[in-house]
Amino acid sequence: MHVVTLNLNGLRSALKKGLLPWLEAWQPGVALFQEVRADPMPDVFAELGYHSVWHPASKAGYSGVAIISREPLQEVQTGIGDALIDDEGRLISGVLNGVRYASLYLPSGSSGEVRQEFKNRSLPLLSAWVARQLQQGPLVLGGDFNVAHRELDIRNWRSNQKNSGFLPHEREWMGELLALGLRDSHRDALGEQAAYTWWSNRANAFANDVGWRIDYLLTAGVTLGGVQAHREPRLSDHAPLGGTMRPAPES
Amino acid sequence: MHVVTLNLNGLRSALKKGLLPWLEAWQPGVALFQEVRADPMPDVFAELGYHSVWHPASKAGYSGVAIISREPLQEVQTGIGDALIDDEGRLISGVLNGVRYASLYLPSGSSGEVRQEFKNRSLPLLSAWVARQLQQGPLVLGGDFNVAHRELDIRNWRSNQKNSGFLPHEREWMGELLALGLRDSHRDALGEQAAYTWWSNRANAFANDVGWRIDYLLTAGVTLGGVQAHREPRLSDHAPLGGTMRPAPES
DNA sequence: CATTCTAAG
DNA sequence: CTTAAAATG
Repeated sequence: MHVVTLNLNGLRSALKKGLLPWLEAWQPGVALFQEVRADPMPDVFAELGYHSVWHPASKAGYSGVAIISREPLQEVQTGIGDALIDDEGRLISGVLNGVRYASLYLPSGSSGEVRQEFKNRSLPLLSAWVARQLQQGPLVLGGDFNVAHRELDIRNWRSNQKNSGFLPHEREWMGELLALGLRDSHRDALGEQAAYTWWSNRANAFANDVGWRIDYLLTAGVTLGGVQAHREPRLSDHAPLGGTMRPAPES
Repeated sequence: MHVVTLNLNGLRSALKKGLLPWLEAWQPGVALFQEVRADPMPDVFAELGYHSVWHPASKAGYSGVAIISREPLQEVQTGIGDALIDDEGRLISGVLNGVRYASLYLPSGSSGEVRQEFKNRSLPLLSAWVARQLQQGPLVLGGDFNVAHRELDIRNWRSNQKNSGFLPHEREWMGELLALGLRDSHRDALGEQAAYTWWSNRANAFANDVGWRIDYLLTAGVTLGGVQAHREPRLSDHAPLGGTMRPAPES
């Protein structure tokens, strides 16, 4: 079964750019979406045979996550346990065949101090949520983390050391999150190669591959193989990141 | 010399739709613009050999009038003498060869009571301004009046009798304005034929020619002949309305 | 630079 | 329905 994650930067925009044909070609069993920026549109995906669950922000046209799946998800949960953060529609998850699939959209801090502090506050809450899930069973946590982990996860790491998304404490947080017992399945597939999942719309960042790896598919108790970021088709400013479920190791 | 009036519904939008090629084809000596919705862009017109005068609203992206002319205008005036109305950039005028050319954008009342009252308040102020000008010399007053004068000036007059733009007091005001001594040059050219200058963007109003004649070229002490509303090209939701200056009658 | 929402028409 | 701006990323 294929699993993909994609920051849509607006569901309606992604639909215009060919989201549905791409889904039909890829046939993921589970797709994790972030930045839906629209009211739930279950019908659009039902026509393709997908169930869907949605966690929009209270503010129209802003943020919002969703998961579509071939089989209906069980035990759906929304939010990470903080009223202010959960108001923004940043986490939704549900269980399929004993595995919890979660779609996460961590706040961006790039618009200023207030949002960076909001992001900072959300980091330990997300870690705590993950730690709890790890005690429940296998987890596939995918989404837009708005954090590049290592130097090779960003094209110009030196010039970005003071920019949100590559701040030392954010990178450390990412390491601590993985240390809870998660595999970075994209990095596992890449080895020490560089690969990005997001390119700014400004300048010619995409054409010049001046990107950041800020979208992840993290796994625990289960394995995603062959994870790749797809530069084409260009459905948003993020690349779809997808891989294939492998049988859980006997551990 | 050709004179045209056009509600641009956004100068940048009209530029995209071919305003400049249309000007080069038409070669008006004077063009009266309304709903500029942009900061003054004199350079764009200077490249075509036009002088320009501008009266933007204080609120960015809203309203605003301008005049471009082959020869520079003299005695440029802005506003109709009411601080609140003049804040919205609704009248500018200047003199060329002894004739004052004025570009007028009367408020729309279609968005609600507050704006209708604002419109109502602007009507006598405009009449008073016109009366004053008529004592000074010849006048060409063009623009978007947001009022259809007679039943034949609107496709569905019966169903619009309670709608802003065809309210009895607005139509009476239009009659009184003309009675000050202005010719409705477009009507003069039309006889009793119907012809519209604006079509709603909704439904298929343009294709079905469900329009309103709310843009005018009114003259005093001078004559505009062959005035027509041009359905093509479609530079905005209004049609360009243009005619040719004739020698003043000996009176 | 791109998206969506809003105000306005 | 369309425009432009504002907020956000």
